[in-house]
Amino acid sequence: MSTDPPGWELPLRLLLGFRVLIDELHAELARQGHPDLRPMHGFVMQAIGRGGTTAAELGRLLGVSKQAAGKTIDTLERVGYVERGADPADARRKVVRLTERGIESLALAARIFDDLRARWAHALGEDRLRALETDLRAVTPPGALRLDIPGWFGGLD
Amino acid sequence: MSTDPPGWELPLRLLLGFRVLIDELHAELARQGHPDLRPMHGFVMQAIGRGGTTAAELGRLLGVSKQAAGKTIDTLERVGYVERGADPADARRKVVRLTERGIESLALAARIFDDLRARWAHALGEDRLRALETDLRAVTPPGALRLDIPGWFGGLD
DNA sequence: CATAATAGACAATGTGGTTGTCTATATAGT
DNA sequence: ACTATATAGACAACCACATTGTCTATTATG
Repeated sequence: MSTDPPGWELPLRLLLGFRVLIDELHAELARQGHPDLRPMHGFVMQAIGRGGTTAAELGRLLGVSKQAAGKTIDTLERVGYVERGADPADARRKVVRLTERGIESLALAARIFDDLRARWAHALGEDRLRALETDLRAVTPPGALRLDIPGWFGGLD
Repeated sequence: MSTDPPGWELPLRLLLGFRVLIDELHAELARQGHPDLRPMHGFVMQAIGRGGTTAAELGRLLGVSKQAAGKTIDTLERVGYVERGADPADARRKVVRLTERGIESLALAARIFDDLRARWAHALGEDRLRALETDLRAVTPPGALRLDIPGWFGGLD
């Protein structure tokens, strides 16, 4: 009769798994012409989406302050992945949109993530990996990062 | 025939799962008299262990610079979870040891993590959870306990 | 039209990380 | 033994990413 694994192994493995994927993603992104992208930039650009947003809206979407969102937009703008424009319908708003390079980098990241998933599927078997994803989905908040909004997360490929 | 889930779902769910566990751990720790503990402190105190370490050694263990490790030790010392002492065998070294309170907080965290794991086992079934742990172990570096992703702890909440 | 809500800019601060430099101490090689 | 090298830790400057608070301009509402 085997005893249960210690409870702390779960968060540790989840973190390590995340790190492995993100590290390999960014190593590959750097190799393919995107050395400036930081781990969070992918999430932020996903949240911006094809339609564009504003800093305050982006903050609400990601669950951070509008100031934090604004600063992240600053750096993404500086390295050429987003651009700001005025909103003709509301003089207060400045709309953030992905540049061509931003859209390309998202598509590339999606391809790399698919490759990495295929490697996990090879190591574990497609059925086991699918079970892992299903189970994580079951214990993870559904609305986190607003994944329930149709059409933006992953909708850019 | 069903198509594969997109590759980006895997890292996202891993991150969300990690955050869910860590957030609940620290909410419970705060409730039980340890409001000053930050997400990384548990990992750091685990790495210090009963035997104690030094800042440089701790940095190597965690995969961060000795300066970063030293600063984290500073804050843990300030809130009373570790203490520094001289090493009689080497005048350069200052040994970091857990205080009573530090050891208690680790034991408490272990209990809370076990409770959280039990909740996941209840939701998924013990066999599915065990499979999840096994599979994560298989795709994750064996001895790794490196926390060197700047900004991910406490980010996006 | 006055008032309230919102968008964004700016500043100060906190946390956790980085390099680089410095001194003191230990260890190894001739 | 003595010199060369490696190591521990302190200190400073800086970066990334977040926070709260304050301010102005603009839009929406009673």
